[in-house]
Amino acid sequence: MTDAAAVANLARLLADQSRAAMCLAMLDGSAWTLSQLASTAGVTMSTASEHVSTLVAAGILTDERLGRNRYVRLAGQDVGEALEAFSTLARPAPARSLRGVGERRRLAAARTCYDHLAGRLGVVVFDALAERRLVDSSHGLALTDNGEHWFEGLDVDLDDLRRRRRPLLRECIDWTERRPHLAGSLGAALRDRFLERTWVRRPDRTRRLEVTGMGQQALQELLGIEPGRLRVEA
Amino acid sequence: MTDAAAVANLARLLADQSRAAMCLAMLDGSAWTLSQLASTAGVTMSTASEHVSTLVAAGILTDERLGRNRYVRLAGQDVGEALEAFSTLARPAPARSLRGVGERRRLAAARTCYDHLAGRLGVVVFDALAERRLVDSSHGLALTDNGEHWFEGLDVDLDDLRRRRRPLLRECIDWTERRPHLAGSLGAALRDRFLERTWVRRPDRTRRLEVTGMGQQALQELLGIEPGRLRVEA
DNA sequence: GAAACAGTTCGGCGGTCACCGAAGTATCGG
DNA sequence: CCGATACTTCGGTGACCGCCGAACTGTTTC
Repeated sequence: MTDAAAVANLARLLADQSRAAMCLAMLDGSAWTLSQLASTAGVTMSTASEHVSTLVAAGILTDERLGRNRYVRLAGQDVGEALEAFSTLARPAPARSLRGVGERRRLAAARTCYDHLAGRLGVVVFDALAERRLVDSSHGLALTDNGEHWFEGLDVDLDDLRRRRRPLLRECIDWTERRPHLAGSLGAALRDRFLERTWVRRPDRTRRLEVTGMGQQALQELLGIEPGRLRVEA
Repeated sequence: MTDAAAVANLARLLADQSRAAMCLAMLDGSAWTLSQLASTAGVTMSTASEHVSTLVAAGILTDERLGRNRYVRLAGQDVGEALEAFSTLARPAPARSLRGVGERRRLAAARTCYDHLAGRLGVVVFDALAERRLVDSSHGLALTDNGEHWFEGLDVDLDDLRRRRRPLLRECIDWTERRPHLAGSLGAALRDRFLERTWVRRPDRTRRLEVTGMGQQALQELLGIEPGRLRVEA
């Protein structure tokens, strides 16, 4: 198969509004059941079933059957990233409606990218980790000794994470900020801690996040991040 | 229009093998004439004309008519980047045939990404620029005083570049190396100098590049890059 | 001016595919 | 065991779209 054929095949998967809607929904990194996907995409279950099977066969989704449910999620980080890049290119112009503008700005402020923190929040946190030398990015990306302590202070079990196949630290480019943020299993763990401690909240079932008052205080104390740095200009 | 519809519309443009082939060809950053595109895609001119018009109308290509020719190129850097990301996701598995493997490896070693250096070469050059403090990436990306001199030594007219609307320096994430390399007008200028001085060569009409013997020497002397660092393991 | 060349427009053909509803399978709760 | 629920499979339909060749416009060359 030629390169062009491979690209065309992949693109065809996203070239349908229903399939695109399903994939975008799963950008929040969580598993969705088939009926949920059918309802967000606005199609019947038979249609959704076909779509999901297609996407799973193509390797961009994975599914897991538990009882009478079929749980579906994005197959991996790379899928989420490419999807982010693609959807940013698809909507580069500022939204027309006031409602759209606000929604877009909130999404730029803080959101989930597959399973880690992204948007302004993600890059500000990443910058702070680098400034305080908790991570070192001069040769690839590595955790410093100080960084180990810092993450352990957040109850992150580093030994456990290191045992997995997935890389501990990875940079992920952010498509609104165009700058890197923390991904990898450590990035995922960080997002989990932020959610558990209600430093961020997920107000609707999308990838949008909201930094709570407690979260602002925690960011200030733990990383010296001023609340103003989280603001996104229109 | 919903997000899903926007993504689907964009994806549909790439969901055709002929259109995908054209776009991939233009990843070399140069302008292609319509008949060249028709011939690489393997379709007649009438078909190619329709495809190009569609892509131009969608804003992912730009065209310019000169005499009886229509020169076509990618509409911008962001298009090239998203295309790179997409095509990397489309072909993640190592190629089957020996020929395919070799080709892929050569592409990973050095290539053009829209209009700047990418692949291992791009990343290694970017690292060397940072190590020698010719650029500073601690807060965004900036040229240091030493960097100014270095680029001027290469006959890069910085004043001229700064007068343009395009940002001087930008990071572009590399989709084979998964690390940043230099983009922006300075990245483009650097590629141009490399080509002019035959430090790299474009052996076929693709985005693939080859570092010449002279190029290896120049990299060694100007940036302290050992030839071995340019090698890409299979 | 004629011939060659680059590209466009149009009509029509053929294939693909998203969709649904109906019928079928597997699981869960009582 | 029975009804409800979650999902799959299948057949049929309608729409879309990529393709070409033929006829056309505009430009360059001689």
